[in-house]
Amino acid sequence: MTRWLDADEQRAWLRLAGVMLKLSPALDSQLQRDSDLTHFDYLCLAMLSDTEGRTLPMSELASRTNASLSRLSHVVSKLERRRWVARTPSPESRRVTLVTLTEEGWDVLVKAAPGHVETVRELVFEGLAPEDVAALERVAGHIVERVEASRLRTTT
Amino acid sequence: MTRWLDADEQRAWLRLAGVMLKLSPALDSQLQRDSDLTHFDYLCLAMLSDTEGRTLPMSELASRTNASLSRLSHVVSKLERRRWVARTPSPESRRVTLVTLTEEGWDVLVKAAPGHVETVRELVFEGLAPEDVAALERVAGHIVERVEASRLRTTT
DNA sequence: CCGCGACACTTGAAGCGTCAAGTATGTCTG
DNA sequence: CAGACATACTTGACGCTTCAAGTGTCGCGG
Repeated sequence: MTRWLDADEQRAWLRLAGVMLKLSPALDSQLQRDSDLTHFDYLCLAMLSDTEGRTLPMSELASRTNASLSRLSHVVSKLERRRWVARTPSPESRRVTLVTLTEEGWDVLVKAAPGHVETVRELVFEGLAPEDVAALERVAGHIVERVEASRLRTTT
Repeated sequence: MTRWLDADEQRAWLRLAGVMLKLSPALDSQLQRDSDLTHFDYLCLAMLSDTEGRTLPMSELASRTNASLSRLSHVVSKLERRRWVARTPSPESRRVTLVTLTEEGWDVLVKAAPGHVETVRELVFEGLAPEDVAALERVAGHIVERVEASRLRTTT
């Protein structure tokens, strides 16, 4: 027997769907236009940039960017072609390959960051009460946890 | 001068990005597996299904599903090939084309709905306090509004 | 020390979404 | 009432994401 959503949940859900449908393209669009980057490209560069040594194993980068290994592999190939990252075999295990942000990649990120942050502030945080920022963190964290938990349940 | 995000905003933002990156594929995946539908396909059918006459102009459906007309046009073509919706010219204006949910499409939706709603409940609402549901509606609404406002600003 | 899953990726094909451009229709303005 | 501009779509090409399948490596039980 299906437990349907009540009116409050339905409204909340429709708006959350709206966020996924509209915010994501909006961010991609700004980054594409100004820096020839996908939002996901940006995330990869950003994650590498604030890691000691600007280097991470593929799987670690995948998990930090919430992506599948396959998706990441394709994107890293693209970024590598552009000389923004480099792949190197790990000295520790021959299974893992390390991705490193290059100087060139760092420059790209530095150039892209202000416009991107400006956009995020404008589209998300401008006019949002501090208590709502906290609520956003709480709710978004809750959802991410639940999705991860469910993936484990069905994969295993 | 860029106003960077403070620590709270940064955390909230990373998690929201996580939601967009993980929840969206999770929903697509369940619908694809169980009903050969995209989440966006589902939304289109659902929006038509609770409209008087199960019929809407393309542009109205686009706006209700938060999509571009182009995206919608492609998807409606696909749904039309499967006989789940039908296009008809509007009697009122020769510019507008109406999309109607067929009986067959309605059946597909009815079969898909329980699994989808179950998934949404499991991934989003299960264990979420009522006050957080309210907060989610508020924050998501805020973001959608801001994205729409910004589109108007840059398009015009 | 050998097999046999599990892990860390990579690759190719198929489908989705976006962007730019094109068509046809309406509306408004001088 | 002619031209220009806006609206309502459609189409094609290109890049991105996913899914399924494949390769190579590691660890562990017998």
